[in-house]
Amino acid sequence: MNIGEASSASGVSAKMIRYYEEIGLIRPMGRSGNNYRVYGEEEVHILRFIKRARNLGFSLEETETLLKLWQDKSRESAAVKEVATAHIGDLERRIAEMQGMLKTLKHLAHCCGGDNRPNCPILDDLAGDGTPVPAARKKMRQTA
Amino acid sequence: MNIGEASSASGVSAKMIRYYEEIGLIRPMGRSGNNYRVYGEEEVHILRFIKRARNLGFSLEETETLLKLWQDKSRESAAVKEVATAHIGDLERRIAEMQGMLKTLKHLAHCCGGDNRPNCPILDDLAGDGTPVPAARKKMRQTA
DNA sequence: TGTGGAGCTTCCCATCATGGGAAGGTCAAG
DNA sequence: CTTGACCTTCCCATGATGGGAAGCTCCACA
Repeated sequence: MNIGEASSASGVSAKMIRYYEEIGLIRPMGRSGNNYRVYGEEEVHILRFIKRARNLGFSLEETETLLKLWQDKSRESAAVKEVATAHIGDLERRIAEMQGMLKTLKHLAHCCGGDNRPNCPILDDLAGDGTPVPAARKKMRQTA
Repeated sequence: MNIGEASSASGVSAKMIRYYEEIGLIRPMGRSGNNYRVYGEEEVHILRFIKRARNLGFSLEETETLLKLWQDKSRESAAVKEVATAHIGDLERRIAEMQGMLKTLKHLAHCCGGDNRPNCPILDDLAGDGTPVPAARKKMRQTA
């Protein structure tokens, strides 16, 4: 199997497959006489593993750790869970951060006329013009 | 005011201030005799605007647009709202994506013993071993 | 007056994961 | 034999930020 085939079989672009090899995430592939990389089912399986890990948001470094654990038949599942748990915490932190932005933005957008007049609470907020926008007298118990 | 002072007054690092100047986000600053950049209240205000926009997750490109709108006294607030709304959509998409990952990961982590045995549903899932993990017989009506 | 340290300047490099594209070799079908 | 689809390596770009070196300036203190 050439790289193109391995690519479509795994969902990882040829570019990325070469890159993963370069950074040592996957072993350098054997080459056929024409210097083309040669892949087998085994390698495609590994690539799919990587793809799936990336889809779940794991960094390449975390993916490498998981890959090693996967291939280590005497691993302790605790080690795997630890990586996953750390990533979960990371995602939660990032989601919370974005939700904070979202909340503020939605409020600002809600307060903005969005018409042909220049007056705009969004810009006022960005400019730090005193009050962080009049108020939100809804049932939001937000203070920050 | 030198760059260090402008930096602490605005919360934007000196490094970034120079960078913003380089990419044309802010006008090149005047220099004093010693070739040091000189800042005034006006500039600090602009830097704070940028800082705030960045804190709300706007890209530098979006920030530039907002900055121009801010300085354009004859803007239409609709233009500002449009930028904000697009960004809101963006955040919502990204949050949804991460929440998808989170859901899957939490489920997998929940199913993983996290002990000293090698058996691990997290790795099984990444490896794509058939069933995407036994099941979740909870009240989740998730199918994807 | 000299000196040390803090602060400024520019310039280059690294990050993280990915894509684009050029220049050139290879292979298979027509 | 040509054409086009592959493959190879190599370099560059992204976005926003930080690190650090080499060399300048400035101020305060002895």
